[in-house]
Amino acid sequence: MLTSGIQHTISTVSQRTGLSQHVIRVWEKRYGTIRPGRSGGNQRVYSESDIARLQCLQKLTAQGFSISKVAHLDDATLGQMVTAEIDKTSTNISPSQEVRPVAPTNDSVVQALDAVRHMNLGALEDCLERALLKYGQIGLLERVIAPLAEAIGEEWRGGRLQVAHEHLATSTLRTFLGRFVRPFTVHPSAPMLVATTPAGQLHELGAILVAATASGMGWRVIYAGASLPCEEIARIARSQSARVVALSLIHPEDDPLIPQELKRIKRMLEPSTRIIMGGRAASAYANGLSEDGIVLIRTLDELRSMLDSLRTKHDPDLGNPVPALT
Amino acid sequence: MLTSGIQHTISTVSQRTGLSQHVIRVWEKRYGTIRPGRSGGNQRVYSESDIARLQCLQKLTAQGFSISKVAHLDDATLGQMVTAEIDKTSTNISPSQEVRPVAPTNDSVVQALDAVRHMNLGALEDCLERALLKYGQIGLLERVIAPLAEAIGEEWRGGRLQVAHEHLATSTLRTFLGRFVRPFTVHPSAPMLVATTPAGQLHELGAILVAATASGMGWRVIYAGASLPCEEIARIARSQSARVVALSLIHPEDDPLIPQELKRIKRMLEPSTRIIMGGRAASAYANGLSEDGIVLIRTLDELRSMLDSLRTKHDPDLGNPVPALT
DNA sequence: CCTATTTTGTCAATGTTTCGTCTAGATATT
DNA sequence: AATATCTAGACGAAACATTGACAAAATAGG
Repeated sequence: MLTSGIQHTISTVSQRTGLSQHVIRVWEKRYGTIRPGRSGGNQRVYSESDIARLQCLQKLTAQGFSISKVAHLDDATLGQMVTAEIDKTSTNISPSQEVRPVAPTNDSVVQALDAVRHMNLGALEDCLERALLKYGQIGLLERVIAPLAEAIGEEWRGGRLQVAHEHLATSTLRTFLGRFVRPFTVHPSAPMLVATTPAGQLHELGAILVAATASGMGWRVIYAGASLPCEEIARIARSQSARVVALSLIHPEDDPLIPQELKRIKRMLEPSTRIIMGGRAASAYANGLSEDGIVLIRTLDELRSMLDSLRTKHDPDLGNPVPALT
Repeated sequence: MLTSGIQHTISTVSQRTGLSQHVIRVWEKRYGTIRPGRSGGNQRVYSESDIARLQCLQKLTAQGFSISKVAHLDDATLGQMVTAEIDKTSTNISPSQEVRPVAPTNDSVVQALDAVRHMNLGALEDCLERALLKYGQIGLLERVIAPLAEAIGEEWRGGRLQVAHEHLATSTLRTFLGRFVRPFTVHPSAPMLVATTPAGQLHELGAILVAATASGMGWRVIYAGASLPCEEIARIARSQSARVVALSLIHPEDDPLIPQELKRIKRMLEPSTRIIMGGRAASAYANGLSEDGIVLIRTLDELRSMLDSLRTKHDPDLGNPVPALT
């Protein structure tokens, strides 16, 4: 087990956990929560997992557990308790795992990902700007932003990027792509698409991407933000007479409620309204939904041809590679 | 059955059952309902099943059973009684509420709110566009968007707008104001502000507003999205050498974790970094935080003068109308 | 209906425990 | 030399325990 041998001083630990140095020492002395190594002149030296453990303890004590009760629990239990106690968005400890850094082919993607890594938003914007000039709007989306989103998701899952990176990237892309998503400057008879993410699905990058793509194809687009309950999605779609509802499913791949939710949405919509879903987790939910008229798309290219076929008229069948059964 | 041997203090039990500590003790003394363990210095220590039992007893007494009658029953019986009683009292929601619709003064606000009500995003955009021409950027923010955000929040709390409305309005405003928030087109030496919303706080309109205001005043602004854990907020602020972290607190007004979270953020930041907080719920968390250097602002105007005073140099004290006590 | 008793939740007073913080002098690190 | 860290102990606020008393409500009895 290579714990990425880096050793941290107590001030680093204090900053990253939010605990004062006093508390860290006194916890060690009174409860033996952690046994940091000592280096050279007897100074404490903490590993990454020590920090993770202390972060867990900090969260738990902040939630009301008394330190004496939780100090002796093992790492696994602590991790469970933290994730169990927080039904909100939780920053998990990144358990060290096999790093298999993806190698995005495109040069702009590499640069952009690097900018995200270093939280250098200026560089990220520059990069996007240049890519826009180079590839044009469609090309930018397909060849830069889509792979970038993919890569960010991958890195995030691997624990190599934190929530903060994801938020910043999302926010920057959101602003950047906002220029293209001007719903009501196009002709009012253009078909309407609603892009969003169901409740519990936090990562909105995919939905933004869809919104920008559709907008670039002349659709009127409403981007409705992330984590929206299905009744609300249906409400929006109905009130706007949307022809398509596009859902991005990325993070929780195993939420048992999602398929039911999707069916409920479908029921609440006008029959002529299409639901298309995409994103990394979408295929996990796909089986059993195609006969409900919910369509899975895998690539932006697929999305584009789908939108093209849906644009002129909503035909009962569509350019779906999977034939609709029954 | 792994009850994860965690032991809870009486305060935790009190919180989770809704019973006062007094009651828990006196029930133990008079009826011996539960026999918590004692730990170290004779303090009561409760297991998870103790809590479950007390929750049952709480529900039953709330339904009219006298404690002396149910205190001695075994866990299984209690569980049955609770589930049996739940069926009867199923539909008891009281939707009665005094509707006191606020009357926004400004004409544009009225129109915009109406557009939100009808989910007519085109009209909303038009209205904003016209208001921008009429009032200019600053005026738009102060006289239209801020009251609009206020009104939307009010209507939402009153149940007269749904999540969908809020999401759509947020999204539209986000896109609209995105034009003004161009972080890296201003001079790189301009001070940096990070606007966001702590974990659990869902409504991002306030943060967007702050971002737009600061951006209009020549600050470099990073809008980091909503519901961000405090470690991540601190990480962003540190990596960007932010001078100010602006937090919008709107919806849960009683989250007991928030004040601690704020203090933790403060600790994790460079000492020279200011934290300012605003939004409807902010004043609920304000007391006890001013000595930590966390500043409450109430209006956009206050924000502007604050940012002005912080712009040139971070002075230890600031142009705060409220004198710091103690 | 009116009182007496029991039930039940709440409160105050006082001592103990828990837990974060602080001080001070010595040693390490840069 | 200036900072950062170490140890050891002390301090104080908040939480907890115990005892005893009190008041409101339910119950019983006349």
